Amino acid sequence: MIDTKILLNSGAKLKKYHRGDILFKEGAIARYYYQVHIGEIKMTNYNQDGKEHIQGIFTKNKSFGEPPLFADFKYPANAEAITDAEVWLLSKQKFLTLLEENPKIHHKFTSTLALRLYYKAIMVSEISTQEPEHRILRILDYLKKNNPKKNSSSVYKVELTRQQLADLTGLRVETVIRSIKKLEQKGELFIKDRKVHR
Amino acid sequence: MIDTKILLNSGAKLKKYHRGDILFKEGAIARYYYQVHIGEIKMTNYNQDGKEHIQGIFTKNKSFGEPPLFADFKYPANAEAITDAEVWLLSKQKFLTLLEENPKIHHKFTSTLALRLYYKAIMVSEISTQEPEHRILRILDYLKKNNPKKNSSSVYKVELTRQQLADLTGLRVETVIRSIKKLEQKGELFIKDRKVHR
DNA sequence: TATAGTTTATGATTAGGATCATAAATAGAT
DNA sequence: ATCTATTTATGATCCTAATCATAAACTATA
Repeated sequence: MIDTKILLNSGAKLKKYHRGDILFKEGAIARYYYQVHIGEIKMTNYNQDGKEHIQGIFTKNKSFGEPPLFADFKYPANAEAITDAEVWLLSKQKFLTLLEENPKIHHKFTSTLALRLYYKAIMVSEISTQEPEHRILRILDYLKKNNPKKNSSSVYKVELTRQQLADLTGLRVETVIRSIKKLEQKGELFIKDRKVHR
Repeated sequence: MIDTKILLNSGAKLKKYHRGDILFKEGAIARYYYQVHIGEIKMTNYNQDGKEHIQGIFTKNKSFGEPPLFADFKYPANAEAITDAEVWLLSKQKFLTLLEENPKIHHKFTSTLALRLYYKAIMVSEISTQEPEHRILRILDYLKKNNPKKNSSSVYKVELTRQQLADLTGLRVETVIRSIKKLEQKGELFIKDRKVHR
């Protein structure tokens, strides 16, 4: 995340999107650095028969879609607004210049990438072990660790729908629903007002 | 990959390992930058019942296990020598100093991380779509793209065993064997001297 | 407040990869 | 050249998550 003042000084523009808008498509060339100001953005793949896989969900102050700015490849996924949103856009050139001139910011981005890689490595490993309940718990713990409002209470309310959890884990809704029920019985989590808490 | 001269100047040491040696374990704190000089190293996870998942295989001049040096987390996987090997080790502190003093090298590492993240993103998506043949082709294409000796002939010989392919894709050996046979029938690849060619 | 759309829920059936069992082919070691 | 270990191969069976079908609970909107 880059400070708003710095973004403005570097020439970033705030752009508005509506729920459902596509910010960029899989296979497109990366031209901008993106950072969420308001709302939620998801990055997703769709396979042949339309099944969705969510790579990540990004909220206030989170940046996304930077990797292709560093190396020379195209977007591996689509970016789509989950809610109405406002997003900072900074051109690739300006972004790279900004990093060059600010080694600390550069280092922070490297850390971010490293952390995301770490998370993906875990998910690949998890997913390939093939146990629904395990996969779900991992995602929940990841979400919990990354949620901004860490209020002292150690209970985390998952705002995602069962369908979104399914798309994140590569499972089907029904499987997620059933697994969550089992996990509740085991005391790993609880459901309140239909929402998962962990 | 960092040039050998630079590594030496920075105080790196060459360390020898035997086939099967563990370089570091999952959960350990990262203390060194590692770069393969001779041989092959794999990074793997083992789940409860001993099933292995290979995160990656690293050959001559490839570095591995750097992410935890950038952010502050522990190794998500084990590093193990597949063959007898010699590996450059550079202490974390010296490595980070090296990056600070060489923005270009730093940028190259960021690119490497970005690319690996890209690859993982694709694998997560692929694996979650659950089609063995698809997964295998993706891994093969990735290996092909990343193989060092790109001889003019466009055919790539996969040096991995079926078991290793299974551990990379999260499938079982038998499934890999059967899928490869089907892929051969479809003309997506061919088998010569038991090795897969693509 | 009636209506349409979304999310959660649950049972029945199916399909596809894991698992089990066994063996042939090959490589490596003595 | 012989023996052992590894890799590839193949058939039979099992199991679990996907799929299909249907509905209840809740939300949003006219």
